[in-house]
Amino acid sequence: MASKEVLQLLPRDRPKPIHRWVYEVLRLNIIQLHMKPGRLLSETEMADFLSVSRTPVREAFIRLAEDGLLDILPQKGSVVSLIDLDQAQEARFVRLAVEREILKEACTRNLSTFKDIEENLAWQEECGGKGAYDQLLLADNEFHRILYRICHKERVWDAIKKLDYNYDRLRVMTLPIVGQRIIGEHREILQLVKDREVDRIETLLHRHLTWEIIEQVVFEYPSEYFKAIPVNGRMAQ
Amino acid sequence: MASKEVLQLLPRDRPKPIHRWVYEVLRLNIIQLHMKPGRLLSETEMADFLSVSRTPVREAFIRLAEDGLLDILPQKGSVVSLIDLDQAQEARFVRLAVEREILKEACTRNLSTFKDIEENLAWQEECGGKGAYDQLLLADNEFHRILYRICHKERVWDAIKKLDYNYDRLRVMTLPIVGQRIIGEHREILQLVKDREVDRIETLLHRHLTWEIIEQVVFEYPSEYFKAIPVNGRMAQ
DNA sequence: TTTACACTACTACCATACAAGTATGGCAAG
DNA sequence: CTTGCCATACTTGTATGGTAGTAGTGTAAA
Repeated sequence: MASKEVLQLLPRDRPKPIHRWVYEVLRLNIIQLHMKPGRLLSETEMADFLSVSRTPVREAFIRLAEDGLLDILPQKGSVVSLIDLDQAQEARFVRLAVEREILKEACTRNLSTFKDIEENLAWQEECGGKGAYDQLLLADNEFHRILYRICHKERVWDAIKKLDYNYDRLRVMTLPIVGQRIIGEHREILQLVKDREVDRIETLLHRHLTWEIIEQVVFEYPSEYFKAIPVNGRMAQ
Repeated sequence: MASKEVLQLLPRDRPKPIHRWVYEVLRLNIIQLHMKPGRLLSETEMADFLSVSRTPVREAFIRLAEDGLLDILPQKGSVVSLIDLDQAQEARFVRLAVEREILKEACTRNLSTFKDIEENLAWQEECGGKGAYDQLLLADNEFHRILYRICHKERVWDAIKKLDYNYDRLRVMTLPIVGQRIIGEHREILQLVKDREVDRIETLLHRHLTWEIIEQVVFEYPSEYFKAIPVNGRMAQ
């Protein structure tokens, strides 16, 4: 019983080029797992579905391939990329290395107000309460972006976010399970930043960006979704 | 007297799509400053120059815009992006954070052979001796890539390299001046990794990825090349 | 002299047609 | 039944025509 695929659309700003709109729609649906890893899709299919020509779809495909979300096989077809657990782990490595420095720096800054981040936490709890985990992913990302903004390094966040779209797909898998815990950790992080407890942040960050939950949840999903097949609770090639 | 522009071409692998070739050629020439920041260019111009149609050129343009090397102004034209010093500094921040962890990990590994990296250092010295600084940039990048490979994190390098193409353009400016010093520091880094001197590596890395030289060299170039104009030895908006 | 406006020459954007490579199914020969 | 081959229906890659928006110029009116 192949569950029917329901794709989410986005509003389309008129002056913005269509190829960007197509890109954003496809990226959203791939990350939110509305399009399963391994799903075949062709330029013409998406062009028909979105009622545009092949050109902007093709341009979006090229960008998605650049992001590692799509595999383009010339003269054969295109496939939503399988989730590469090794790559996701490397993305997590980058996140850890960079975010440690970000949080360290955040502790040194005098924050006139925590209004933004408090509002964000309220939004997160609203999402968690409603079970709107797709929204929670957005709120989660926004929380971390605010931390980068505090350090005047918002563009660093934008840049490294591109590195871990694969990691995002794994977080979509885990959020329904660990969503509440994640939100609590966010509160902890904020508190430690307020109290300037630099030393305790590192261990908390490791716990926050945990890999163990992912290893467990992966088994709930078909193994065809992954490049490296999970074996005996450990990842193997 | 506008110095005549001489672009460097690349061999063209037949099975590989043309748009990738176009992308690589343009990226090379932008990073090596053969195409100056602010240079106007259009799809038709590059299509004629490279003897291809507009389609693959356009696809390459979109990727270059994604990399921050090109600004596409719809219905107006495209411009080689100005060098954003603030963004370059943020890229350096990421490099520092990640590479510190990489080198720390490299110290813990048992290396059966340093052959690759020794060969690379020989290549660097050859480049430095000949004054082939465009080659030296490649060798420099390769040196760092090898360090990542030692930690089985080569893809981390590939990913973060995309973040600092702007930083690369600045390094092209500085290499003729600091090339020899850079090579020496590479030897130092290798030695510290061999000796597992984790603590001393951090300070060396900060010295290696220095920003002060860049601040000085920037003044040798026209201010129109930069987004943030250098004022009184400090960067201003 | 200054201002308003049409005209021209560009641009990126999008749609479409064609080319070339690949997988598949059916059919015929062994 | 198995094997080889060809026709066909896909796929992505490339070229080209047309559209809409922008900038700049020259001209005519105020």
